[in-house]
Amino acid sequence: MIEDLRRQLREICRVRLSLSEAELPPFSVEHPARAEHGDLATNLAMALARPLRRAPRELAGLLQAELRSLPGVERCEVAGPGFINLYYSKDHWRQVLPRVLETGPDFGRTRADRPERVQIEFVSANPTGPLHFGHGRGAVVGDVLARLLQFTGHTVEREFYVNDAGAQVRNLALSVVFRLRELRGLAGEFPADGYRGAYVIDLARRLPAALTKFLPGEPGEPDLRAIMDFCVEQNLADIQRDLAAFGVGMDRYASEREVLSSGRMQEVFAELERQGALEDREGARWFSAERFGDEKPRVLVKSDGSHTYFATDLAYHLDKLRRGFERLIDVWGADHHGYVPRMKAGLKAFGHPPEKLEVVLVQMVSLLRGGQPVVMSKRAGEIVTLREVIEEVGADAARFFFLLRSPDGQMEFDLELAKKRSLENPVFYVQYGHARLCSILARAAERGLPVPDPGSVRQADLGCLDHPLEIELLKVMARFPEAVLSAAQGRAPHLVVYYLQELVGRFHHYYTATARESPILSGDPARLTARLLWVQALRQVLQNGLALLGVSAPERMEQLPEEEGPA
RNA sequence: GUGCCCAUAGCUCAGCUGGAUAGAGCGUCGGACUACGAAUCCGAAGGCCAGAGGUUCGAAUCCUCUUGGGCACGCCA
Repeated sequence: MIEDLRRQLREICRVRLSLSEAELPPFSVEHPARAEHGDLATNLAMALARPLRRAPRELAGLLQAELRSLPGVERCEVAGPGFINLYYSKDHWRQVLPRVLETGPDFGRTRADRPERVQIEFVSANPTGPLHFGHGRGAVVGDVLARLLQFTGHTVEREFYVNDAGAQVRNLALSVVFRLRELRGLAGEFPADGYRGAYVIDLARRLPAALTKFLPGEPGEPDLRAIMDFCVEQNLADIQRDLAAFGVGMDRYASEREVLSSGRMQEVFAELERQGALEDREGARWFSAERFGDEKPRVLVKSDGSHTYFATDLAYHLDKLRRGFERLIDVWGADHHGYVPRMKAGLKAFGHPPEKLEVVLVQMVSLLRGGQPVVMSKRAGEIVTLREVIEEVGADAARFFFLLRSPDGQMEFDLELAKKRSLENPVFYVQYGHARLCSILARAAERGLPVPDPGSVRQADLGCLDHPLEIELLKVMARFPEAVLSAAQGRAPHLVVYYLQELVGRFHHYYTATARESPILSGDPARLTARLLWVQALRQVLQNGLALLGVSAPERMEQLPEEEGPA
């Protein structure tokens, strides 16, 4: 709608004011917060006032005459300092119904003006242990961003970068060896920077016999490599299982080892060398990142000869671009924010515009239980895993909660709250709305009332929908595609959540407001038909929104227990 | 010390590419079930948008400074 009007306004400016595209000042078109300001409002007249050296209200009057004759426009007013407020006819809004019901699951899908091949890298947790609950936020933000970008016309691939070559995996293997020896009653010393979590002991127990042959001696390098492989494989399998349980899918798992063995590293060094952007100093090899917008040089090869994480990650990012992606989106924990200029500098050195890489920083999550912080000791390896959270509150609630806040704000995640079947828990509010809509349709069928097929919407007399709240809901439905678009463009999945809360809220309001004098399942056949189509459309929009969030849309909510059992 | 993020109702947060009288949920108080699901709804109270300057027709939104929080500043990832 907004885009339609924007287009129409540009056209009017071109024809009536002989303004070229380039001469058009930026102007707003929005859904005003207040109903008295119409269905859509624009500040175009005010924006034009300065360049045209004419009074805003005078220009507004001029535009008003044109806007009045636009299809669907019922009223057009000039208000305040020069706002133009447009009111559309009820019939115009009723046309949302065929759009929703005929496109079904595709309602809200848009074609991007400029579709891009996007690669979105997220989670990318080290394969050194299970996913932490905090990974959940990045996982769901990345997942929903991918869904949103796809739904708005882009080609998206989701990728998980596995750091399977670094020192961390070696540390884990050493920790596993220590636990193994411990299990066998052999002496040993806990490795420096070792992993303390209980899962390390599990890994030691699960080591295949072939990998423990070195006992009671110490593992040689080949033994250790084999144990590293085993650990990576096991941990990755666990991670994949947890992501699947969380509704997060990946198209590809990229491996750091592959980057190292691909020859890409050599190419990276050769190119940097050619540019004189490499410097050997203090036994290490440095990239002159400060020449490309970063603060200072960064180490690529450590004095022990191994690559830094940055070195392989840069090669990996260059490889993504080589694969033809026009845009790279990385979802990182905010504690990595200092890393952004470094990576952009790296891309710049290779002639890529740094804007191609977009980093969505996801802020920290603090875990609470009934308002109290959950105590965790990272040192002792006591962490709350994503799996535990999913098992306790369910994937739907966990996803919804992570999506409730803008990614760039810190948030609290209260386990008790996420489990509550109550008003405090917004997941159930939205899901209940869907269940309620389903329930109405089920009840209609039960009573033998004719439930119209969505495909018959063009035959129905939609004029029967004349309750102000019914029209209001039509307007909200019509806004769905815009809500999706702004969520996608703003990399802000929470906007979809807010939209759904509004949609459901207005429906609940309508439901109770009409329950007494005019329930949905009442009235003459034409009216009933129109309302049942309206209900189906609402349900469809709700389903589409929930699908974007990866949250289920249950047909009925499980019954609450009448009372809590004895404690 | 330097850089990034944040500061909006008692609490948790939207709104931030400048627009009209700043919103929602929870919590508090008061109401609505012989009814399509009360897991819902209605109403009330609650604000110097951290503070101070600036930019302009117009600022929660943009700029500067201050204060108060978080994070990052390693040859860790």
